[in-house]
Amino acid sequence: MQDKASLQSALRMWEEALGELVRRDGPDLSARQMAIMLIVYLQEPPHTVRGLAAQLKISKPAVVRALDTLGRMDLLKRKPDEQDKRSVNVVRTVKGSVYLSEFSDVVNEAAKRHLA
Amino acid sequence: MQDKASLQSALRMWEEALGELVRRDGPDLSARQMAIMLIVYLQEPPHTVRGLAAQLKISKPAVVRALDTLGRMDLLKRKPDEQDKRSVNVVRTVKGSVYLSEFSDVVNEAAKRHLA
DNA sequence: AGCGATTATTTCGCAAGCGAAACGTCTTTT
DNA sequence: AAAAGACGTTTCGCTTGCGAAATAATCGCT
Repeated sequence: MQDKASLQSALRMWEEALGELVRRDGPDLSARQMAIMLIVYLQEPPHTVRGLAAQLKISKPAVVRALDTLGRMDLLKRKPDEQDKRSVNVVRTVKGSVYLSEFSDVVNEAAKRHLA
Repeated sequence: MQDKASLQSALRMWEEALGELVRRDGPDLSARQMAIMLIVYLQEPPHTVRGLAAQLKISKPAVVRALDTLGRMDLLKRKPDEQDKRSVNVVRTVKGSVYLSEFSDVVNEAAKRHLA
C-alpha cells in the first residue's frame, strides 16, 4: 500500500491528462482502443489480432472492431502477413505517431504541472 | 517539446496502467465517466451537472447519462440541493472511494514498475 | 492429399451512448 | 403576478460497441 499523498498524486495526474483528452476535439478513443494503440506503438512488432486479444484478455472480435475503427481513423493499419497468410500484422502510421506524441505531451504537461 | 525519453516514459506508464484496467473484471468506465469520477473525488464540492458539463466541455445530457450509469454502480450519488431546488449536487460514495483507491494503486504500481 | 487446428472476420440480436431539441420545475427579474 | 431565465431531465433517431456463434481462408500434421 502506498501513502496517501502518492495515491492522490497519481490520481490528480491522471485526472488532468484525462480531462484534457475529453475536452479535446477530434477522435475520442475508448479504453480498449487506446490500450491497443499503446501496445502497437510502444511494444516491438509484430502485433497480431490474437496477440492483442490475448494480452488484453478481450475477445478477438473486439480487437477486430477496434482495428476497424482505428484503421478508419488512420491511426494504424492492417498489413497481411506474407509468411502466414491467415495472419494479419498491425502496423503504425504517421498519423498515429502524431496522435500519441500529442497524447504524451498532455500527460507530461499534467505530470509537470502536478509536480510543480 | 519534451525529450524523447520522457515522452516514451509517460506513454509506457499510461500503457501499463491502462492495460491492467482493461484486463480487469468489473466496471469498465468510459473516458468521460472516469473524468467525472476524478473531478468529483479530487476537486472540492459542490459538483453540479452544469459545472461538470462546463469543465469537460460536453453536453449536459451526456453528464446526466454518465451520472445515471455511475449512480447505478454506486460509484457516486445525486443529492438534491436544498438551497436551489433546481440544482443537484453530485456526492461521493464509499464504493466510489474504494474504486478510485484501487485505481490509483494500479497507476502507482505501473509508475513504480516503470521507474525501476 | 486429406483433415483437424488456427487465424481473422462476419453475422446476429442487443445494450449503451451521442447531440439536439423539447420539457417540467424552480428561481429571478420586471 | 407574470414573464423570462436557469437547471436538470427526457425523448428522439442514430451510431457504435459488445459476446457468441457461424464462416472463410490457410496452415500443419500424418
